[in-house]
Amino acid sequence: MYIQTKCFYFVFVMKASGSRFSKCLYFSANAFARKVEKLATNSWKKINLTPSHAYLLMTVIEEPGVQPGKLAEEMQLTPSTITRLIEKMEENKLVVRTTEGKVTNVYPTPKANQLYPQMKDCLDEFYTNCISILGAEEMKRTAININKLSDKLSS
Amino acid sequence: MYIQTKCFYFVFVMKASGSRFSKCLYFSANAFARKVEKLATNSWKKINLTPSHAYLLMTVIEEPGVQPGKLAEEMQLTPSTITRLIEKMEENKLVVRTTEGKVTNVYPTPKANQLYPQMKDCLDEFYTNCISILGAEEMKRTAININKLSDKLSS
DNA sequence: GTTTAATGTTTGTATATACAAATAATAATG
DNA sequence: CATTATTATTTGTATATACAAACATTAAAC
Repeated sequence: MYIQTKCFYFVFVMKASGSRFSKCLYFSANAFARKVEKLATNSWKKINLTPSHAYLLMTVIEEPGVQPGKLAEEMQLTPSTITRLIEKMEENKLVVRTTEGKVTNVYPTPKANQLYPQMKDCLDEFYTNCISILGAEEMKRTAININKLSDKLSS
Repeated sequence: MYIQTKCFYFVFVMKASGSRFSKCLYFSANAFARKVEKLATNSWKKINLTPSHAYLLMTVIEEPGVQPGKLAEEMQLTPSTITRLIEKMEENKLVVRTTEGKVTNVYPTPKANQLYPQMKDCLDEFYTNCISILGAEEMKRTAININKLSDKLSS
């Protein structure tokens, strides 16, 4: 009985809008993330970085020697994903790794440091685009709200 | 000058919370989507479907003969992704495709139809979990809000 | 001090997704 | 009616990401 009620609620909510699943959190969250990703990708394309690589690199530049584990925590990605991102950026001569014992430190190369001002421009462009499409207040409020819910889902 | 102001804004916003990027829309959106995805994945695991496959299959069951293009539109995925999802479900004998001319129709198999009640249970479980963690109102409001922003990003 | 547990990182493997190009079929245009 | 454009779908290829297991190192326990 309880379950059937829920199901009905879901179906009702589903049909309330144009797209079949538009009110379902699974879809909203995913579709939205893909679109924001795309916007970010466009902003970073001119210096040939994906958003993930770009944010990771900015962190490394701002915290030279940062460890993969810390990067994973800050970027909310798994350690293995961080390893993969670093590998690729090592190929592109943007970072170097030094391992001593069980800890690894990641440092930016001179090439990366030179790129830093351009990276900030890309970041600005992304923000400018977001703001022009979503509005500054709306964007800020949404980011904060999503983040709050994100925290709840972590436990 | 304009750009520098923006940049400062970003850095300020970034540092305002625990995680470095927690107020950045790129991260909030992606991290949140990954967490919701995980929750959904757990709910569907017991019948061995990923959330994408499950939602696609539900749509096919509710609209037998639906075309891939329509599925792409409803699920907000690219046609090629839909093709890939269908391929896998054809292997698992959950759907069949018939092609005539340039249109393809996707139908559920008896096996899929039998699974339907269990799928609804999984969906309920997902919703129950979401609600218990996020609260019903908060969840609904967020889904709607994200969806509104999503629409803005589509243009 | 030797064994056991915990920690940090990397691999092996698998996933969903996308873009661009290729097909194939229908519709539009001259 | 022949050519061109549009539409629906599928492939080829590439991506970011994750999980589970493997290492390797340090810390804890007895």
